[in-house]
Amino acid sequence: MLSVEVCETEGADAAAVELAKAVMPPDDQVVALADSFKILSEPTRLRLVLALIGRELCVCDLGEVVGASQSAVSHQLRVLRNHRLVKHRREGKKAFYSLDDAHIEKLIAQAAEHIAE
Amino acid sequence: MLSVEVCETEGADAAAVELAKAVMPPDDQVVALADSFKILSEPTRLRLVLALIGRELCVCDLGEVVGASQSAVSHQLRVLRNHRLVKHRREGKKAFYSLDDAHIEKLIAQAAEHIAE
DNA sequence: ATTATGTATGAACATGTGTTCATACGTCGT
DNA sequence: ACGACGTATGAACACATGTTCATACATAAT
Repeated sequence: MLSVEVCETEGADAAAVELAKAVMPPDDQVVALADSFKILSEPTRLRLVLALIGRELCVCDLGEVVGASQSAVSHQLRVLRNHRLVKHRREGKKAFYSLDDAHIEKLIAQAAEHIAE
Repeated sequence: MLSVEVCETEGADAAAVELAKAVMPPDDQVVALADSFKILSEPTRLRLVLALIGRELCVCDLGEVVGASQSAVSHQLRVLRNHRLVKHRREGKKAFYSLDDAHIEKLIAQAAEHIAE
C-alpha cells in the first residue's frame, strides 16, 4: 500500500495519522483553497479589493488610491477578474471595477480579527 | 500636496477617491493582513494547519500526512511558529505541534465557503 | 562516550510572481 | 482620419520563496 516512511518508532500516533489523513481534503481542494488565500496575499491586490469595498472605481482612480502604476493596477485587476473577485463595466474610455464576491469582505474581516490578536 | 497623477479628466470620481483613501488602512496594517493570507497560501503550510485541526502531531507524522519531506515540514513549521499559528511541545526526541490560533479555523471555513461559489 | 532516532538549520537551486517598459487596443472629440 | 486619453497586454527583469541536500543539534539507549 502506498505509505511514506513514518517514524520508525511505533510511538508515532498511528491513529491520529490515519484520522488526519482521512479528514485532509483532496489535493485539488487544498490547492484551490490555497489559491484563494494567495490572491489576497499581495499588498497591491489586497489594497485594490479594500478600495473597492462599498464603491466602484475606474482603473486610473484605483491607481491613485493604491499608489501603483496604471500598468501594475491593470495586471492585478486581471488576476482578480480571472478569479471572479471583481467585475468590470465599460463606460466610454473608462473601465469601472467593483467587487463580485460577497464572501470577500467577511474573509478580510475575519483575517483582521486574527491580526488584532 | 502629495498627489499622484490622476486621470486628467475631471470625470474621475474625486469624492469616491478621497473616500477610498480615507478608508484605506495604513500601510503596515495592509501588509500585516496580506502576510496573514500569505501564510495559508502555500499548499504545504495549509495542509499542515489542516492536519493539526483537532489534534496534535509530531514532525515525522506531519510529514506523512501532508506528503512532504522532514526538512520541508520543519522549515514550514518554523514559519507557522514565527507567526504564532502553531506551538510546539517537546517530549523526548519528538516535537509535537498543535494550533495556537483560534481564529484560523474560522478563517479557513470562511475561505472554503468562497470556494464553493 | 558512542550510536541511533527525531528535529532543526543553512546554502544552493529552481520556480513563481510582481513591477516596469514599451506598445497595442478602444473610445471619444475635432 | 487623426490625435488624445484610458486601458490592456507581452516581454524582460528583479525578487521572493519553497524544496532539496548536507549537516548540526538534541535526546535516549547501550
